Amino acid sequence: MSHLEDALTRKLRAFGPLGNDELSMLEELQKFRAQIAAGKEVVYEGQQHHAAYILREGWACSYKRLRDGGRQIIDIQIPGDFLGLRSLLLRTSDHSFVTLTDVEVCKINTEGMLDMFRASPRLAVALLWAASRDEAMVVEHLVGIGRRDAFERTAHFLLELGARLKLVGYGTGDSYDCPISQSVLADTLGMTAIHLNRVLRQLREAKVVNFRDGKVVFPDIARAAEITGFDLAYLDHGPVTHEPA
Amino acid sequence: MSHLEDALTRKLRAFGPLGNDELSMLEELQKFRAQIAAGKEVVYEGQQHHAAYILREGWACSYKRLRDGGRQIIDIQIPGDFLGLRSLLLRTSDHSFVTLTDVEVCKINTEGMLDMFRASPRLAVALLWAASRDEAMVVEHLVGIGRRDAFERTAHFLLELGARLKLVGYGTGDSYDCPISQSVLADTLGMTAIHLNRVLRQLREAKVVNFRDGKVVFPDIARAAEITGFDLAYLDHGPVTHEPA
DNA sequence: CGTTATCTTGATAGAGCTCAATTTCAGTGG
DNA sequence: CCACTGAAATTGAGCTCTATCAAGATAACG
Repeated sequence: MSHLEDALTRKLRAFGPLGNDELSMLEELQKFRAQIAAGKEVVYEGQQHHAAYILREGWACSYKRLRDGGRQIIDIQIPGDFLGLRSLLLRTSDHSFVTLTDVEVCKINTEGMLDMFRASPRLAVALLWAASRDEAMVVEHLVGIGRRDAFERTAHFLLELGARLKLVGYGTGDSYDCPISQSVLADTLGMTAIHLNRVLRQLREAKVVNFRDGKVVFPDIARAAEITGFDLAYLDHGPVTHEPA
Repeated sequence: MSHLEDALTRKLRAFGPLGNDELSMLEELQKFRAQIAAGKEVVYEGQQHHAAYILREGWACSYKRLRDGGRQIIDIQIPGDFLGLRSLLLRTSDHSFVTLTDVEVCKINTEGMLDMFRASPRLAVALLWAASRDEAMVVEHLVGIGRRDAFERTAHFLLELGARLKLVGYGTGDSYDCPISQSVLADTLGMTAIHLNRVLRQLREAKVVNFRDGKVVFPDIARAAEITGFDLAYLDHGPVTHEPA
């Protein structure tokens, strides 16, 4: 692994400092690891008794299929994200997960998680905070698809993805590795791959963002944020205990 | 009130039977009630230290505004739904809430809720189940906006709303009172009010659904479900403890 | 009754989709 | 080493769905 700490730990640090005991609890929680190859379905829609996972390395996505064969990707998961936490309590999973790259996951042990919650309420709150933030991202995605045009929506999404990656220690802020195809991105943004391709060219020509050869580069990220109405401090939802401004 | 039980209790019954002690805990949780008139903002985007609520009577909606003045409604809340539970842990609320009718809410007492969780894990799980189901609805909404055309999306949403209402004791399944304007519905479905108006006419002429005078009526709900790919059993996410089929 | 929000309809423009074809490039096998 | 293959990316032409602009009709309301 190229990092000293796992992505989830880095993410939770954004919420607040973690003590040594909490760090070892997080380590313990992620003890049972598994490798999965790219393109595998981890959980399928309608599956019963499905598990939840923490994604440690690699990318995955959650999606729903429609009758006409199309699919809508709900969210792209990067290291440190949960898979399937939301639907753990539903009888059947309401959507599918597929790996986009080779990944390392660890199955969430429900008992172990509950024990941890009892032992460290602060860690529990941090985890719930992370889950809430993931939900907020889905909401932002909904707003983007509903009310932003393709140009703005695409740039906005790529900016957001960059901010998420930076939080867990990937990318520089101005650029990041992005191992997904145009068709995956199109299914995420609710448009056809053909149209996305044209939009990506416009974005390149407008010097807003370059999506190419598995890399995303912002020539001028402040300008890109300005054009698309992206709040660069967006993901900086600190802990609720902060003082009002 | 026209019902013996409050909406939240009716909703949780769908998850599993509730004992007398649990019923009284739910009663206790909803002790501090407040009335709010239609059209009031309950929580605004960016608000700090906002509270969460249970909606007991009436309708509300959560939304985000965009720079161009437009808004996207994320979800419409009906009796028994939570307001703002998702963002309770974020420093600032990531979206606003406004009442669509006169409503009765009760502020969620975080302490009281946690006490309740300790006293009845089963009730805790039931509440988390309800919250998960609400999230699943947002996801379904995302899929609809991303991949369904206006005709199908509109019918699908109205079917879903009917199913939700029925679960908490409103409407007959084939019809329900729907006190929202076309422009609110348009902002929900991510289209202009003008286009929605045309789509509603098409739906009426196709005898799929009638949206008129504050009432929604399905002349043939099975056919409507068939046409729009709506699973009439969709919201019947029973408890996770069910045996596999 | 005037005022204002909501609903309705028409005409036109534009964003994004569909169908079709071509190019690029990493594998893969001969 | 090079032809073959298949997935991903790219470009063009035409059409459909939805937005925009404009104008009435209806209905709630002080």
